[in-house]
Amino acid sequence: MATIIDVAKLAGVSTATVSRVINNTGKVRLATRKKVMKAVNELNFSPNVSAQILQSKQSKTIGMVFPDASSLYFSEIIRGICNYVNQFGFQIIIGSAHDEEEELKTAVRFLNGHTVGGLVIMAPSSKNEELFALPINHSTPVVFISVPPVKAGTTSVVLDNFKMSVEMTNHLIKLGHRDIAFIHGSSHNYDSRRRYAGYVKALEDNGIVINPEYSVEGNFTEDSGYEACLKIIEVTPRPTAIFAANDAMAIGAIEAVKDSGLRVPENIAIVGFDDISTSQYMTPSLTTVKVPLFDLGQVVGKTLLQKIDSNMDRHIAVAERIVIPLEIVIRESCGCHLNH
Amino acid sequence: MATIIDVAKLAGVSTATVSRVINNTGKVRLATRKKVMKAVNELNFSPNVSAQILQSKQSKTIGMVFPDASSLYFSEIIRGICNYVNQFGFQIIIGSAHDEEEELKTAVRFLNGHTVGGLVIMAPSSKNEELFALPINHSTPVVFISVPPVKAGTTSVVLDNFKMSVEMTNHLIKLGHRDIAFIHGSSHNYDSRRRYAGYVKALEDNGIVINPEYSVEGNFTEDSGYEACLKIIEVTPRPTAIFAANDAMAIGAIEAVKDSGLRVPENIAIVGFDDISTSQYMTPSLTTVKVPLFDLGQVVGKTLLQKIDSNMDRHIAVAERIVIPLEIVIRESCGCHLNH
DNA sequence: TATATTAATGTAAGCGTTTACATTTTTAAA
DNA sequence: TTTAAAAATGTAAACGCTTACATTAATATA
Repeated sequence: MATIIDVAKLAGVSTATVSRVINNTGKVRLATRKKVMKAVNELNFSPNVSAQILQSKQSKTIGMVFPDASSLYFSEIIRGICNYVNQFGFQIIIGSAHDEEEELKTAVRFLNGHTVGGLVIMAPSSKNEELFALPINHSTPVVFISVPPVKAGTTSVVLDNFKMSVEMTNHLIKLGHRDIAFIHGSSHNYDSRRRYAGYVKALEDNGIVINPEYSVEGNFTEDSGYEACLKIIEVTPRPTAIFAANDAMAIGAIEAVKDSGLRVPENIAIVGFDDISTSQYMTPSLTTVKVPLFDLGQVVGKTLLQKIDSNMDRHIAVAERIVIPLEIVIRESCGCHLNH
Repeated sequence: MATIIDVAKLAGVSTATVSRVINNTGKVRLATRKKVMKAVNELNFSPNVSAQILQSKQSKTIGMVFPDASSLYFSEIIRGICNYVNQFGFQIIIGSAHDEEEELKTAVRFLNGHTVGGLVIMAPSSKNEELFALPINHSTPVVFISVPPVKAGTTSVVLDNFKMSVEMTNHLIKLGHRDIAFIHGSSHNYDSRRRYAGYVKALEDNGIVINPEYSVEGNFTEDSGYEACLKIIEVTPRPTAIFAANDAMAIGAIEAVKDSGLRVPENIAIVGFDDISTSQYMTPSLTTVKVPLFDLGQVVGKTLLQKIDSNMDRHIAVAERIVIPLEIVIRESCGCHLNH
């Protein structure tokens, strides 16, 4: 592999000049630039990134720490981040973490390894406040996804779960439902907890007493939605509506209702959260909240790049907490099309 | 950030000794090792990866080039690869490519940048044979996913699409179907083309004439499956079965059949390919071929690591083409449960 | 105890860049 | 033309690490 020295020799200039040409820094005469570019092409040269990072202490790589569990959201978010940061020549490096110890370690390794210019940490299990302690000390810019609001100076991007959950619950209440069950996602998940909080708020606002039997655990999978729904059906009085913390569980729940000989939405209305692509193609199609994961990723990318810039130039301000707006998608499973 | 020199000073040894301790290379007395480890912990030291790569010319990072379109498969495959290679201290760096020019450039940048120890390239659009030319010249080990068998020395991991497609089509034929339509994925996609080839083979083996009107384009999305199915229903004689090149399109197709006032599987049997999680939870549940993407990822990771090893030690042999076995999952949408 | 052997540690070069500073070339002003 | 100022280019140190080789310390053998 050709080095910058080879290029310099071939072009008959110094390595400094070559560096200036390929990085567009400093002044260099047009004739010289052409000579250099010719040599670069001739040798098929491209710079050794490790050497660049080592020397310049600036990396165009972004590290991402993802919990294994979130593979559902994962790819769309990454696509969004990639899409944005690639424009600016940044690459992405992934450290998926299997449990939270590991997650933490990976993050540290990234940080200390000095290989990344910035870090995206998805930590929806808010148990791990330890995570916050880590990056702040070091100088690496970090953006968190789906975490509770904690330390000042920490930047995070979150979904507007609470508000939409209130709206969705209100929608069910307006349709006449008062016995509304909720299926939780994984227990420590921040998104799920906010969605539950919105559900509770809406019930309280409408003077409906919270029935703890209507609140059932799930873990975001269809299986868990199916099982949870089976339990819910057994409760007396049987709920007339179910709000699942995500679409996958809502799909499982619908199947469970069908398998129990009941109908959606005639006997039980069911709504979800996420708007995965299947939701519009199933029967009944699923009423849900659309979560723009790709856009979220783009916002995260943009925010992180801003933070990186602001690390160079203190004048640039960076938002501390960005809330992504969501929207409700009304389809058949809530039963509101029957009401006329 | 502490460097190896700081550690050496604090521990009262040379940098060479520190290096030997943290990398477990060479002999070092237990007492010395302890001193060093103490200093490492005290300074919260971890080595600068760029410096390590620059010096040792060995990177524990694997580059992955993914086409944007494959986001469906993407995350599970990555999870599999991560899961395997993390065990050996490897990280993953992603270069998603939006079109094929870009894809190529990204790959080159990775290769020439010398930053990666190996490369995974997912290139299901087999138009780009140019891709093959690239890596082979250089010394970076590469594993391809879902590509036709080309150059010797190229390692690839592929799904056993053809065989399973034959089996699936035979299954439909055994159920009495002779007018079987096929919905293609994106036109240049290798997986889709092999699945079609298997379908054709099975029809021919059974003496069924291929009707070109039964072969309709799609692009792997539910939308395209819906549209394709609408076209298929118009053909005379109307097919009694549809084989979609993936589950998403099969789901769209089922919805189209329902919307046309027909029933699945009574009027039209529909089968898919992939076994995405929704398939078992829909009504009717989808007969399909299970594709173990996570396992595929693990195999890819394992193979690449072998290639990297074999680059050091020529005695290690690496498979050139690995075919991942698949299995048929019989559910309701093919209608075979009605036949008794 | 003296010497040979082996184990442990240290020294210093070099990996491929960037960049502050020095030097040379070009252009402008006198 | 000569000289000053500006532009272009070159020189060489440094980034943090690994490792071949040199040196020193510890152990075994005579």
